[in-house]
Amino acid sequence: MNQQQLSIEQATVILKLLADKTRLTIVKLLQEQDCCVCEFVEIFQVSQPSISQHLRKLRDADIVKEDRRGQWIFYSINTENSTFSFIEQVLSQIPSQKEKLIELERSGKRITCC
Amino acid sequence: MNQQQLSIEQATVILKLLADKTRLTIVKLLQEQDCCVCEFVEIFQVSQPSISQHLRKLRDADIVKEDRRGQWIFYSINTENSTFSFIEQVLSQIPSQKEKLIELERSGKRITCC
DNA sequence: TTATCATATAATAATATACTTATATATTCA
DNA sequence: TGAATATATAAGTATATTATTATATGATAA
Repeated sequence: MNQQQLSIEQATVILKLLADKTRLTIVKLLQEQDCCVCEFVEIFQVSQPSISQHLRKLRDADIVKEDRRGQWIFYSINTENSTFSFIEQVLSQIPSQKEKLIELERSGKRITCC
Repeated sequence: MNQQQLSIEQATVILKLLADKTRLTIVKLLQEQDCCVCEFVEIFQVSQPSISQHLRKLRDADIVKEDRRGQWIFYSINTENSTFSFIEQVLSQIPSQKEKLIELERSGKRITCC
């Protein structure tokens, strides 16, 4: 059942991207639901450029894709990427982070546009 | 079937360690067979201290353990570590590296002591 | 059209990482 | 015991990473 489709070089690229608490949490959250940049800024309590730069790395690797909805840019997981099943396997082994989305909702900071 | 026993912090520690081509290959090779330091030096064509430092990081995280056999120190995967199944899942998705051991054997550099 | 809001990029600084060479330690064997 | 071999550690250096502040860009709404 192992696909073993990734070279060891490709795997290290993906692992490096996931080996950061902010990015790993971002990707895990995106598995729950699409989110926009300002939501991540709120969740992680870091500067907006910091989040933007993390998202850029994930986007450059085609792990996530962006989708403008009015004022906001929503990010989602690019499930069509050939590395997706590898990422999914990693994510399946870490705890859900959805309490962060629930907390966001409770504090009225969830963006629900369009 | 997901154990989800790791916190996101623990997962990033492990992922950081695996997110390096040399270390990822070392761990994958150790899944095939125990190896000693000088074999890794031969395989990766880097300095002995470089390998020693990679192994130290893996050892400090209890991912591998060491076992002196005469002159040599053999490393093996610590399957008793609670992070082992997480690591196993990652490793299952990258290609076998055992051709490196076969090549080592062919060039007469394989250590088979004790 | 101008102000505001959301996001991206540039520049910079602090810290982490992964090598190298030099050297110390531990084991084996003549 | 002393030389040779295997490994670890120390010190130094180059590069990568991740944050910050300042600023640019792009969309919306008064």
